[in-house]
Amino acid sequence: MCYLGFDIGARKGLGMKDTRERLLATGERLFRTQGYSGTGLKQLAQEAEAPWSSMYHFFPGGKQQLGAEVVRCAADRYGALLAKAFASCSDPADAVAAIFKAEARILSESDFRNGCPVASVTLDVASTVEELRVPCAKAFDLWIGTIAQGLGATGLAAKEAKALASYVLASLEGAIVLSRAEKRVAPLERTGTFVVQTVRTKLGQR
Amino acid sequence: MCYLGFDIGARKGLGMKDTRERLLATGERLFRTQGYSGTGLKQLAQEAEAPWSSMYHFFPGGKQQLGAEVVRCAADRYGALLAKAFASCSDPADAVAAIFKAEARILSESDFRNGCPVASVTLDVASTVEELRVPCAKAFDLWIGTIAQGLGATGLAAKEAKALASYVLASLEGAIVLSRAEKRVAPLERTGTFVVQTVRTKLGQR
DNA sequence: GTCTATATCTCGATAGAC
DNA sequence: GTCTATCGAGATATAGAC
Repeated sequence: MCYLGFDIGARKGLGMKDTRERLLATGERLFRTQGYSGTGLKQLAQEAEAPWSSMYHFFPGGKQQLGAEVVRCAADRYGALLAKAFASCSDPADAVAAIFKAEARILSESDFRNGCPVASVTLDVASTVEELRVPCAKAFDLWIGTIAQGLGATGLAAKEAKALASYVLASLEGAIVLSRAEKRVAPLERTGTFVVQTVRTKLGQR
Repeated sequence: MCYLGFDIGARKGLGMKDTRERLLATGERLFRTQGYSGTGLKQLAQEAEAPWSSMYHFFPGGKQQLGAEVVRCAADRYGALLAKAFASCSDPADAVAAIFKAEARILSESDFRNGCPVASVTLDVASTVEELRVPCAKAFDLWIGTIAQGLGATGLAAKEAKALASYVLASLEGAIVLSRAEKRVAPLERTGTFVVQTVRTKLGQR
């Protein structure tokens, strides 16, 4: 079983390089905990230990630009972690199991605060702000592609792999929501069990 | 294949009985579209065609009380619809398929605005407001129980049925998030296909 | 129960000195 | 790049007449 260090950069900022990065990291952390609309820019700047003026210096497009950047950064970072999970497991189904397990760990260790920042932004503003919806869609698409690549490594057809990956990600995202509401990892664990079974079956059929 | 009229009460208010109900229905609609934190009470009262004073008359506990009531109402209504889906299908797997199909219809017909109000509230405030987190957890639990009952009707053990139901709901919720971000029903359809397969397999094993 | 009015706060965003 | 100060709007919540 492979371990997945899923939480890099989500902890409170210590020794981060520049102000801009601290703002982005703090934005991600706050979006995960209290959503996009629930996060104020003044609170964000304060917790990032950044001067208020740096907010509009680095993000002249305001909250929407910062939000879009946060989503893009999160997409890249988690995408890399997903790829790493598949790279360090010979069996793709083991990687999927590891991803669910790592997510359960992230939630329990953060008292169920650290959800998915992209899901939070999606539910708050995907219907009203196209500038933010598109990065969210791209983030999910990137993750689906990464998972699909990991699943397809064993010979699954590209189209099937993508459909399966879409299902894996959807189930993971939904299980995170349920686990956060219940403050228990049970939904994540149960969902993971079924999803892993599905993946094993599909890969076994190839 | 059975049809599921999933959208009752989510449309704009026409001829609703009293002011309190209009406030709750409008709250549900706005939470689905723009989240809990993204919804202002003045906007809510205005769109409900309710006097501003009725807000704190009916909900002296303020936004949190209204939010909790919205979640409870949504829990009951959707719970009843889920039960109806299973009641009108002889095969539980067909009911699960119908639920995914109905949800896809709700999303496409609302231009992907009408997500799940409970998920929206969960991501915005479950980590910070216990008064709202608990109703969200209860809502999910009610739905899981309803689905489990529908699945268990054919003889599946209660514990297994609940685990399977938890997985079905998580996958559904996550697929809604992905579909809203992409503004396409594909994630919902793909996820539904795999989930229905899993349900068929599990029920076939009993 | 509803009305108008308002208190207080915080929101996102900007200005101008340095 | 950072500072202080502030804008106007909208947030939640209250007050008191009717």
